[in-house]
Amino acid sequence: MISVMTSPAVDVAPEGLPAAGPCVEDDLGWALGTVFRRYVKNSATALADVPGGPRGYQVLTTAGMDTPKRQLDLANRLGVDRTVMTYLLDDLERDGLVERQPDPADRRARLIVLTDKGTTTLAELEGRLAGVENDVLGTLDQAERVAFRSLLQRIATNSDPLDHPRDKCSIADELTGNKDSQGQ
Amino acid sequence: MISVMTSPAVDVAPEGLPAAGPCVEDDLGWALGTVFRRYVKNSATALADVPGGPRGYQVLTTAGMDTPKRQLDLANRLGVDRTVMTYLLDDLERDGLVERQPDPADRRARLIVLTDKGTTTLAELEGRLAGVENDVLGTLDQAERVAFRSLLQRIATNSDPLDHPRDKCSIADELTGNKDSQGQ
DNA sequence: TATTGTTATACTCTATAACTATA
DNA sequence: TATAGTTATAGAGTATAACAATA
Repeated sequence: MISVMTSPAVDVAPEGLPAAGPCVEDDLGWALGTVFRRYVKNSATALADVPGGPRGYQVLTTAGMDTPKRQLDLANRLGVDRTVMTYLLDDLERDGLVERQPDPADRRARLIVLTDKGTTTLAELEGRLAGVENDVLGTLDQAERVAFRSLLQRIATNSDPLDHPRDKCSIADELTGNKDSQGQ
Repeated sequence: MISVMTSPAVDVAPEGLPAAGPCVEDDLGWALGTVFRRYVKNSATALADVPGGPRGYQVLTTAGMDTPKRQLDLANRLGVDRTVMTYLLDDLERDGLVERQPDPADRRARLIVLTDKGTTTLAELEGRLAGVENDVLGTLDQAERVAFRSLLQRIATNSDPLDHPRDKCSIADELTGNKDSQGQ
């Protein structure tokens, strides 16, 4: 049997034996779901005090970049609805982590910029998340971690081992003019 | 930067560049999320005609086992609320895939059994999912697939390479008296 | 009194639609 | 007319609570 790990509410799904299924030797869905949920859960814990949680953190990182910073750009980049972005920014701004500034080039738009507090907060959060990644990899030794990350990256990017590592940068650039769900 | 892939609505999240983030070499969260979402999405597609989708499929597999079959057992095993299980079974029974039978040992309880149609349907669905697993692994060659599955399993089960493979069976057995979220 | 299963209700999160102010 | 952002509303999915039947 093959276990499908889906539970819509991934963030809160029990972590112990959900769909502990029927004892198959290699059940990709089960393992993938278990590891992913563990990562999500630990991340959410590490980012509990950030307005909007992991989503809020993503907004901070994107706002800290030098590329585009308008609300709609952020929403597209993070794959969230622009109405959701409004709420996220409301919370982040209320906590003094970001600011909405008028876009001199377009009076309809707002530019999102990190405040000083936002910048220092972001740095600290990145440290926390590095710890989470480290924990998730669990008992793997150094060489195994490298191997796993490499294989996972290749799967995620659908790249061949020969390719000069086609990282997310190139992909993101490629899709700069974002659109929802570009099929699979 | 480290990207946290969380979006609560994992099943429907865009797959292309969500949180395509800031071009880090190895971003575990991003890769994990991307692969997991791809798996979930493809599974959902493969199981679209099953009442309850992936969840319904899980109920079928568990019902097809010889261990416990009462509604509450199924709910615990799959990590869903018992009220959700009621709706799930309503749909599956309406389609003639499972039956609710009175438990001779406890007149409060109902035993869930697969119908003949449910059994044949289940077999076919497993075939579809094997295909999904195969697709998700993408460009990896055979040896790499084995390596990846092995590492992922070890991470998921937190087992050491030396351990006589401590698979989900032993874990499930261990937790037979299920409880929510066994910490992490 | 506790437990199985059902039903009804409330809550959370997300998307849809309508609105404003610009372009 | 189209777009950026906001707000209000409705929808899907889940959990909570109350209930009936049985232990």
